[in-house]
Amino acid sequence: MNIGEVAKSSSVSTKMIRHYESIGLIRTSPRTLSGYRQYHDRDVHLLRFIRRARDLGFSLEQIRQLVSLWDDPERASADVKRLAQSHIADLDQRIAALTDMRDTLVTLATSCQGDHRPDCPILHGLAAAS
Amino acid sequence: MNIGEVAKSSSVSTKMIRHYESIGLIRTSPRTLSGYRQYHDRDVHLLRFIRRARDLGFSLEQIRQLVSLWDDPERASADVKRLAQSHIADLDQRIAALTDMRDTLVTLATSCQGDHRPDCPILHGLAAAS
DNA sequence: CTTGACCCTCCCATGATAGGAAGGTTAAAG
DNA sequence: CTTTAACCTTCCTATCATGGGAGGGTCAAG
Repeated sequence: MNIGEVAKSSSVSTKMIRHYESIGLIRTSPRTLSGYRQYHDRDVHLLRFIRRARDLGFSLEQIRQLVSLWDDPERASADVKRLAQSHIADLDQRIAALTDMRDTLVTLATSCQGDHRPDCPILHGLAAAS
Repeated sequence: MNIGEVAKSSSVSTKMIRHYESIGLIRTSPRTLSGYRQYHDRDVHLLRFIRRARDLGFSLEQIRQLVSLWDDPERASADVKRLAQSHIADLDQRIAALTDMRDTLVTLATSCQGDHRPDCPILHGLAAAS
């Protein structure tokens, strides 16, 4: 399988596949005589795994850990769970921060007439010393 | 006022102040004979405004628009409100996406024993074709 | 044998921020 | 007056994940 086909069936771009190889997230693939990378189904599975983890907001560093756990038949599920839970805590924090932002903005926006007049509480709100 | 003092009272680092100048977000400041940037209270206000907007998740491009509205005594508050509301919609989307991620992870994590055994539903979940 | 769709490597860009090197300036303290 | 410490300057580099493009080689079908 050439890289383009793998890209299609894993939803990871060729750019990214080569990049993941270059940073050691996936192994270097064998090449044809002319230098084309050759892949197998196994590689598609791994890339799908990576893609899915990215979609769930894991960083490549976290994914690196997940992959090594995935590869390791001896790992304890507790290790995986720990990683997942720390990521959940991370997500909770980011959600809370965004929600705070949103609420502040909504408050400012609802107090704004939104008409042709230049006076706007949003700008006052932003200008206020925090 | 030198740049360091401005940085302290606006909570924007000297690095960032120079950067904002270089990308044209703030005007180039006058200099002393020896080349030191000189600032006034007005500049501190503007930087605080920028800082606060950053804290609310506005991008520098959005802030560029906000600043030009702030500077313009003729602007309509409707313009500002429109900007704020589009940003709120943006935040809502990001919050929803993160919440989805979180929920998926929580589901996976609760179904994981988290013990010494190697079998882990989290990894199965990640490996499943999306 | 040409054409078009692949593939290769290498460099550059994004957005927001930070770190550091190498060197000039200022103010206070000796 | 000189030393010293805390400032300031510019310029280069890095981060993280991704994408764009140039310039060139390869492969399969018409």
